[in-house]
Amino acid sequence: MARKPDPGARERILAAASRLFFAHGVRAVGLQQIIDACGCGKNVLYREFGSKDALVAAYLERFARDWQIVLEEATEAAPQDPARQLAVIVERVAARAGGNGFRGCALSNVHAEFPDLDHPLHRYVVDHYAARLATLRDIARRTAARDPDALARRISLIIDGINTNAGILGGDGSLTAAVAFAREAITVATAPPQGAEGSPASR
Amino acid sequence: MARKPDPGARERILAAASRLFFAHGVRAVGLQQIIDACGCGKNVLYREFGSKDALVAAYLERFARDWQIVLEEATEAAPQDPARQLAVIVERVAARAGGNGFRGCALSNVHAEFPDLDHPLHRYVVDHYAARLATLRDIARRTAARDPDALARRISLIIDGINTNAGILGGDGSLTAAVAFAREAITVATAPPQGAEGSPASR
DNA sequence: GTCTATACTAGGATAGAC
DNA sequence: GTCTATCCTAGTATAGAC
Repeated sequence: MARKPDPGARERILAAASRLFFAHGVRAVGLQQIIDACGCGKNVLYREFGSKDALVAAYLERFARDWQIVLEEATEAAPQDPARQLAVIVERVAARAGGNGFRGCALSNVHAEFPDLDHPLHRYVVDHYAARLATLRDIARRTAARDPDALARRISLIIDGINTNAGILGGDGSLTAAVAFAREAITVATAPPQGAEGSPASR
Repeated sequence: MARKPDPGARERILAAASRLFFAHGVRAVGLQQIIDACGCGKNVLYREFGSKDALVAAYLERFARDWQIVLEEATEAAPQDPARQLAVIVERVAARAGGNGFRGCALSNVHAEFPDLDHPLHRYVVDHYAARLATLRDIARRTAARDPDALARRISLIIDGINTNAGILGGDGSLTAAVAFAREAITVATAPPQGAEGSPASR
């Protein structure tokens, strides 16, 4: 009469925890709430995840994978056109920020909740953002941009601006503005230097 | 031998609380820590601020006033040039984000720590951001921009991008990139429509 | 043997009384 | 300024159902 080992327990716990963490914040959600929400025993939670921090880390990894999906979508959308890939990345980020219950980037939210520099969750977020910038720089280098680093940083700024701004004010008008902004920035950065035309560097 | 009522108590408490809140997050800091840091009694704290939420609200107001100072600095720097005012605003925001212990915008950090929509602190942050956008729109309307709303949203995106990005990765390269980005965006948005030139709306 | 559910510890939180 | 009340937290251990 041994009960089934329930291989889906980990996923159920993580799903319930992710929903609660994102909606109410990590610190505001207790383990008891998660247990009540997913109907499992505390025993199983501590077997699957050794601690609350480990559970939060798994929650963050889930969102980090979402970023990987955005990158893959962009690569598929324009395999030979890195400039277009950058635009698609911003479009996808904006689309994700347009949902009704959107509350900003889960990674940066956790960063705000754990400001201590040596906290593992804090470091995880910093590493993710550093890797994100590096990836954008790699893509920007394959474009015709004269200054790929500056272009990558501009795309980063727009992405973070989308997540923060739409997370607070909602994504009514800022999302379309952000996408158009990114497209123009990419166009300007990768435009061939046409002599006497009003170039951005003329300031 | 009655001890003096110490009229500076409120300011001392708020200063100590602000430092701790910004460094470690609002939820992570207990009232006992604040009391220990400022050396006052708990009764004084509860006389000056009725609750922790009220203390946090005062902390947020302090940062909201900092935004007002940025606006005043911009107005003084170029009273007759709203386009330049927008650039100065971004410069000032970037300068504030360049400090060594910078941890992002205190307002949006609190927003991340209190995601519940009906929480007073959450609402305070939303209202502040809405007012900020409205102010930027007012300034943008006084420029020659064809689409002042879009320009205001772009400046908003850059400001939020600065705060989030520099708060996580530090302000090494993204700050100069952000300032240049804003200057170009303002220049492009307020440039007279010169017929056949590559205008941003040509996409 | 594995599950859910509960009891328990030790600590820290806000808040208020004195 | 100290001391107390009440509550909630993470984490562990135990009890009982299947």
